[in-house]
Amino acid sequence: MAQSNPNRLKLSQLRALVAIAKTGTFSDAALQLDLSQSAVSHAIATLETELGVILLNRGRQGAVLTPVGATITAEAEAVLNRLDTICQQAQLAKGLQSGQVRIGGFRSVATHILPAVIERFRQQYPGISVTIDEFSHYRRVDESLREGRIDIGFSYLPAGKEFDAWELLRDEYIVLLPPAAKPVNAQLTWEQLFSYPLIQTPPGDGCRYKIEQYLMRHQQPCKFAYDVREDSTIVSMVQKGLGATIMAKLAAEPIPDDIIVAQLPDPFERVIGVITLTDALQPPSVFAFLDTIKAVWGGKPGESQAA
Amino acid sequence: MAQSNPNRLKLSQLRALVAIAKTGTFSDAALQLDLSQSAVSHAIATLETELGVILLNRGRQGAVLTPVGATITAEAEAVLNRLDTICQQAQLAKGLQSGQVRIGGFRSVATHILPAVIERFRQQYPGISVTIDEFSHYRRVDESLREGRIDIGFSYLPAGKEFDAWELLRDEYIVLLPPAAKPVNAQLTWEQLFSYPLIQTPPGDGCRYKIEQYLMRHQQPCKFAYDVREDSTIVSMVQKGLGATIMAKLAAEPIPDDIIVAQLPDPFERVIGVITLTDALQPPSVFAFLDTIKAVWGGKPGESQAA
DNA sequence: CAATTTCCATGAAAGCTATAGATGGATTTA
DNA sequence: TAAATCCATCTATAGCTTTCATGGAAATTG
Repeated sequence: MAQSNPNRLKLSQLRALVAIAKTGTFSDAALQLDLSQSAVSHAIATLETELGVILLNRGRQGAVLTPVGATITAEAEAVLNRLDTICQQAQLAKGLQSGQVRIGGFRSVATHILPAVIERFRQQYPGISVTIDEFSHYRRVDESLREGRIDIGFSYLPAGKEFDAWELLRDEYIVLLPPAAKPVNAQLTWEQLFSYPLIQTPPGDGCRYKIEQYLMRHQQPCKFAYDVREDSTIVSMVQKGLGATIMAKLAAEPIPDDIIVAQLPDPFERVIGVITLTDALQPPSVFAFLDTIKAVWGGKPGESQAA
Repeated sequence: MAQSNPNRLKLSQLRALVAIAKTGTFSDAALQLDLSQSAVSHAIATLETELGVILLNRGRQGAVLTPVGATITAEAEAVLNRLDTICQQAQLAKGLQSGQVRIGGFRSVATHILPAVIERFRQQYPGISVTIDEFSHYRRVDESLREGRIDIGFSYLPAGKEFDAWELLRDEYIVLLPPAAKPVNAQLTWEQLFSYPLIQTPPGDGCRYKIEQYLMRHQQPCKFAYDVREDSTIVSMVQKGLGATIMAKLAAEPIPDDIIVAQLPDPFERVIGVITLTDALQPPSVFAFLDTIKAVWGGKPGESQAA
């Protein structure tokens, strides 16, 4: 009996078969494939010879699939679909060979979250340029995103409903006390807290804003002894005994060993999330970066939540 | 940016890609594909141009897949596998375009079970010739199967362990009484049974044998008034009042309305099954016929049981 | 450090093969 | 009977795949 050799099958033959199955006649299939009727006829004849099987019953009103023909047509369609997939994946990869991603975040993000993500991203997509904007206030992040100056923002949740957002981590505000501070319970009283001069970031800073709101909510005075821009400088000042500070834990890192860490009288945290503009048509590079964030931070890709 | 058109992909290119992925170098791939190294190189170059993507990083120790290359290789393999599937299915169908199936069964099978099966089979596989041997005794069926004169046998279960067997139906033996018989309970006593002259198939017939065994098991006399070969003749004779008969229900069909049907003093049935030789290398046609039997008789194909 | 070996790329020519175009047969429709 | 529709077949050709012949680059060897 004849030999049917997979290596001798031609894609054009499969395309012809599928087209005939869809259109019902050789001629229409030829039209659809932009070929001559002769070519289609030839293709099927060759395919049938090769497989040693009649695939189509020809009649006056066109061609009808035989049972084998139907089976094989299904397979052929699957093959052609997969070919499309190959092209699509190539397209996608091509889109990731170049392009840019513009990231925006407030300071502690840039320092503590982004480096690991960017390292991995540059490794995986060396062709994509990454720019980072650093903002002093998280509201500037939202603003830049809205105005299209950045593609991905790190900000606080909940975010406005014009954003797609998902939570990255929860970051608790803590109190840093000088090494010389006399031992206290982990949880401070307001009185204990205000017994130290407070060192904070200057007005207009996002953290300062959050802390002022917090104190106002508890009807406490917003009296600060020093305004210092750099978190690390604040930490140094605390370490040298100049005062205490309220600071998000992430921003305080690395915390020197001799500094005393205490909890606020009322626990308080910020939720750091990743946000993108809901109705922006993102280039593949942006999706790739989001995936990388999720990969680095353990989130499951594709799972997002509007908050 | 370039356009990658699925219609321009060539199977030879995919084969080259997969071969390189497997062998690790262009040269070995060429060897495996029985092509020149140049051909493989060209194939990949064209494919990469077409897709607009680098699939392989070439180095001193051969070629290594890029991430995209790996993705696409996986797809390509799937495509090629499906091509194999197409050929296999064609092969299978080809095996069913001709061939023969030799069936053997005792008489009531040939009359009552086979017609529906054969009709469907001939419709589905018009090229396969079906021959039917009819035997008076089920032992002749087993014998013919063992000696290779038939491929599929209808016989009684349990079957010898040289056979693959599965149950087709259970067929109860019943008593047919003349229309004039005085009303009786559905279940006869031995006495009632023997008050009629008994009409049976002649000695050597499978049914006769079964019935004799049954009576002997119950220490009853094997006294028969008439030996008649044809089941339908026996039924007619009962109908005309010449006597009663013990007969499998299937063999008695169609049972005339005026005949009285009663149960044996001790219920008794035969199990009709389909058997094939366990270690025979069956041609596809045989499998096809078995599938048709199962399809017609509601059995789930592929489910078989040795008894 | 030259020589060798083992990679892959490239360009031109050869060989196949898919395709178009023209024709014809078969069957249905008018 | 003529016309229309559908598919098969034949031939010539354009296009593509493959080979052949070369060459360059990188590792290995003596």
